[in-house]
Amino acid sequence: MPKPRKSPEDEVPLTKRERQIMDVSYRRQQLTAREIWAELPDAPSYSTVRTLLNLLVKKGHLQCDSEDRAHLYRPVRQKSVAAESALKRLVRTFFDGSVAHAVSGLLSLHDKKLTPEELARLERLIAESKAEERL
Amino acid sequence: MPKPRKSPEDEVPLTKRERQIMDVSYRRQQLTAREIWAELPDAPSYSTVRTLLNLLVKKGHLQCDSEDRAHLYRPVRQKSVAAESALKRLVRTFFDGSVAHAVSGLLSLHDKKLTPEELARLERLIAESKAEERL
DNA sequence: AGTGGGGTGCGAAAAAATTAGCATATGGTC
DNA sequence: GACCATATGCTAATTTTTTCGCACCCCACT
Repeated sequence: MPKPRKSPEDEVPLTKRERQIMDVSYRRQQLTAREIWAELPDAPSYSTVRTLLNLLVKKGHLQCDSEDRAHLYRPVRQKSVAAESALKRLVRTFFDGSVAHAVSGLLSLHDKKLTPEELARLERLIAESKAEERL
Repeated sequence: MPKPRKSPEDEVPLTKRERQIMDVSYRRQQLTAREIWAELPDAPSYSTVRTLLNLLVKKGHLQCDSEDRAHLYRPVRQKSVAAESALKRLVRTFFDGSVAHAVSGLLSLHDKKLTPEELARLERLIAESKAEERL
């Protein structure tokens, strides 16, 4: 039996190119079509990118303020919201729903070393979580 | 100017359905076509799913051991490897490349509470990282 | 042996995504 | 003003994805 969609907000998946573009848009909040084009892996023609951009605007994923001369595109969903939802999916898919395992996975990314300051900050965060726990 | 692909392993992106299937496959390591079909959001016909499955096998993302009567599918890339690469992408896209920020994001996922044991474990992990740092 | 419930492989049509070109507007430059 | 570089809107073709149906096979049952 096929599963019905669980929640109304079950995220319509983006296509490959759409995702690439959204990723770039999230990385750098405010971009012209040309800039996005320049960042795209395996970039097709500029014209193509513009088409996708319009599409994403029409679908409500991007908005464009035509500030100066060129349109500026940026994600409609706030970065933090998108991040949260991406994190959840990742936790569910690869870490069996366990945030702790996910954190562990993050800490063992070999090529991304943490500075002492960052480690200290994380200790503080964990301390805070412990405090909340006790409520 | 369009960017050349950075590394030879820059991950060919999957299509929407392919991604859905791979996600299910990672969540539950060992699945028959029918099981995957049942897990798929907005599932199409069983026949369709089987087609996708074959495609993913041909592309080298899934392998199928025809154990019993029905084929069993599972990801070719080890879950941990896939997880790492997904984590990296997420960190880069939403957390400006900062693992620390990503951890922070994880810890503030409201609906996923950490148990005291998990918190303790994380403290230990951080302590380890600090130890490595000192080397 | 005949029937029903899966399983498999293959072929191909329908739908969606990706691609790109053309006509046109605008601002800056020689 | 003529010209170039870049932006925009629209239209449309090509390529991929997605979808499914059909034929056939095996096994268990009655």
